[in-house]
Amino acid sequence: MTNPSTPRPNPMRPKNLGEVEQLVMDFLWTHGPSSSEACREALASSRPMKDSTIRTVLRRLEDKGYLQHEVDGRTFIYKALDARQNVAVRAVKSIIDRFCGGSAEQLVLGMVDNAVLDRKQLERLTRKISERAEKEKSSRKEGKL
Amino acid sequence: MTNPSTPRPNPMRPKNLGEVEQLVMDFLWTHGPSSSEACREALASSRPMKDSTIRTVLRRLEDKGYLQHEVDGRTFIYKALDARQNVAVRAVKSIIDRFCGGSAEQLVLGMVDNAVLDRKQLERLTRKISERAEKEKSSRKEGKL
DNA sequence: TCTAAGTGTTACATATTGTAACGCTACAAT
DNA sequence: ATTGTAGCGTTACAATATGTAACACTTAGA
Repeated sequence: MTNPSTPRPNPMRPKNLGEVEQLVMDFLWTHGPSSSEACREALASSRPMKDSTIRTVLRRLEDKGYLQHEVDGRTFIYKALDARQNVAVRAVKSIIDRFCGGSAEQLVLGMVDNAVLDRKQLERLTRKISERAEKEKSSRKEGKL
Repeated sequence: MTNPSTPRPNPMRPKNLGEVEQLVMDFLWTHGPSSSEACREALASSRPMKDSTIRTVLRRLEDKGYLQHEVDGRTFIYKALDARQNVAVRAVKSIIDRFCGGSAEQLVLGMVDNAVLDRKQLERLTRKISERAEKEKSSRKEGKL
């Protein structure tokens, strides 16, 4: 029997990134798989951290599913499991679900209205994507032949 | 003199919404300005809360800048300061800044790649927006005449 | 006058996030 | 062989965020 009026933890929201976590991910995304020491040194100037600190952050990121590590000798090499952009898209997806009733179009519309995206960009984008779709179609055809 | 190695709080990240906070905002967005009791009753079936609970949530939402209240007699009427969609867009904007180096195009591209938005939707959207821009142009002209 | 509706204040639990100390193990240099 | 140290595991602690609520106070209306 669970007490009905107990603080409920946030269930399964997509885990967000804290500030330092973001920094670390950014480093890994731009520099590829790295050891904790490499991360630490890279961030040292803007964000000095003790060895154990960065390792904790990395472990948590791994727990959250952003990273994975493999062992090289006796050092851990952490690498991002997902490209930066895909993570961004997932985050946006969750926003769409929560705010826009699942309609991505609504959101993009809002982005235009709020000048986060302008008409020109949108048109260019549409063109680019159509082209890409064409190319794909033809290359698929070739592949089949 | 600040101790250099102290836990740093997350500075000014755009305040996110918790689960209950989201529910409350959703109610206010769809039903317009309401008293705390109205909120409580509306959410009661899916989320029973004591009077003081919902009031705390509302106050915090006001602190975060999502709501404002005005006084009617001696009851507070809370109303959303910003439309749902604008809030969504701001959230997305912050994602774009953090993940996409500020490029909204990159993001939309990613959305298409990840099937969050498909080519058809994008084209429809582009058309819709162009039309709207046209209409605006002409109506502005009329207004000027 | 007394009650109920409505507000203010305070508190507490859990989770998250930043930060780090401490301790153990194995490899490398003396 | 001994020992320093690089690198990991574990544990902890503070600050913040979020959900939940009790209790006290005020005032309008029965």
